Amino acid sequence: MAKTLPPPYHHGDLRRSLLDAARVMVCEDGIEALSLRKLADAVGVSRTALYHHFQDKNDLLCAIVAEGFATLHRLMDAALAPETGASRERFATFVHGYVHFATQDAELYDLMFSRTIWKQHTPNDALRTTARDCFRRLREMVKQWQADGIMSDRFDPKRLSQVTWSTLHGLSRLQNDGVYKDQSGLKAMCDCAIAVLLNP
Amino acid sequence: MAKTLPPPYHHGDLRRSLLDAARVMVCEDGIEALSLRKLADAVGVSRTALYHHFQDKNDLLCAIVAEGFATLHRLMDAALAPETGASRERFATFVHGYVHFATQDAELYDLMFSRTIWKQHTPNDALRTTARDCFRRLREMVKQWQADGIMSDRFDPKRLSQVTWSTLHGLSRLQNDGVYKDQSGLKAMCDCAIAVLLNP
DNA sequence: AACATATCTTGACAGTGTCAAGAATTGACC
DNA sequence: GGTCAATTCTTGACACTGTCAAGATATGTT
Repeated sequence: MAKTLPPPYHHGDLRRSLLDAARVMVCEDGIEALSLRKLADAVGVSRTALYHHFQDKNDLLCAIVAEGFATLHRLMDAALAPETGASRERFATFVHGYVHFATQDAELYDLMFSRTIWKQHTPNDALRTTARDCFRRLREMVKQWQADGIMSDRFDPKRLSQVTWSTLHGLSRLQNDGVYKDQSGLKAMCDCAIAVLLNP
Repeated sequence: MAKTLPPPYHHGDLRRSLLDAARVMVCEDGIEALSLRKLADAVGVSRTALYHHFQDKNDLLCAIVAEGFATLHRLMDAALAPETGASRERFATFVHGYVHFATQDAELYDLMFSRTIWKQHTPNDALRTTARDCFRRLREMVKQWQADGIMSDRFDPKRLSQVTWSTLHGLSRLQNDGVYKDQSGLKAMCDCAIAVLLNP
């Protein structure tokens, strides 16, 4: 009969395991609940093993956030694929998709834009570019929507894309922070935002 | 010659002093830098003296935030006073004022809408009502602007005010979180937001 | 003067992130 | 295989955090 083997000294892919476990913990109980020691326990490793794969706690958070932005980028690509319908509807699905993403993984989205990441320490360069790609993608699309005539071309596309993003971001944040107490009005708010941002 | 008196056992108005010192510390270095022990040192009092005036750290933060919402409320009243000009311009000054307030005391604004306050623990009842009054004020004004004809009356005033708030909030947040790296484009973004939200 | 109450202090505890030093494992080169 | 260096992981320790319990000190009331 086989005894349960002691865990091998070298964890197979500790970096990956830490990242996954940390994301789960963040999504379940928020950033505040993520302690490096609990994380190490969950993965079955010593308190400081983490420091051979991440510079410090912030570095770990940056890695999680970078993956968040990567999925957001994929989501945008999917919602904005030109073969999925008329541009008005594509914008609508994009808005609903963005807010859905932001409010479903609320804790992750909060972390993605948390002050801890972007100001307290300097974020990873990898993270910076990933996030910037996301916004560039949106600006492209705004130009396209202006060309399609569904968005007003009175505005500088850069400014208009910033305002668009701000609206979605603010909507998601107010929801996630618990300022709006229920989730029922979210779709109606999105629809109103869409109507405001598009030409009548 | 008068010796420097030892500090009196009873601090005159410790609650007030703690509140002020804490706000200063938050505004200077952010929430993360606010430790109850440093705060106590700054005020010249023991570590735990605070607990006779606030239930815990969160309670202290709630009190700071409540005062923040109070000044925001006053700011709105001032910007929206009917005798200060035509409604279009009043809306513009309101927007610029809001974003100015949010980005000037960036750390305070962040705290006002931080997850720590609104979700992690239940916020003070006093805070809840103060914040709600702020939003109610905005909704009143949106109705007024719709009546004045500068905002579209196609939308439910409740939804439209939520979208308006979201836009300003998102704009301020993205700025404060350091996603927009410089402060120069802020006014242009505000102007664009104003144009988007108002009838042409 | 005596007592109750509000206020403040010291001591302690469990928890945190992180550094230093050492042990265990792996891989490369001879 | 044997030797050496590098990578990976562990234990011990440190300063720091928020908060509780118990005691000291001042104020207010009767």
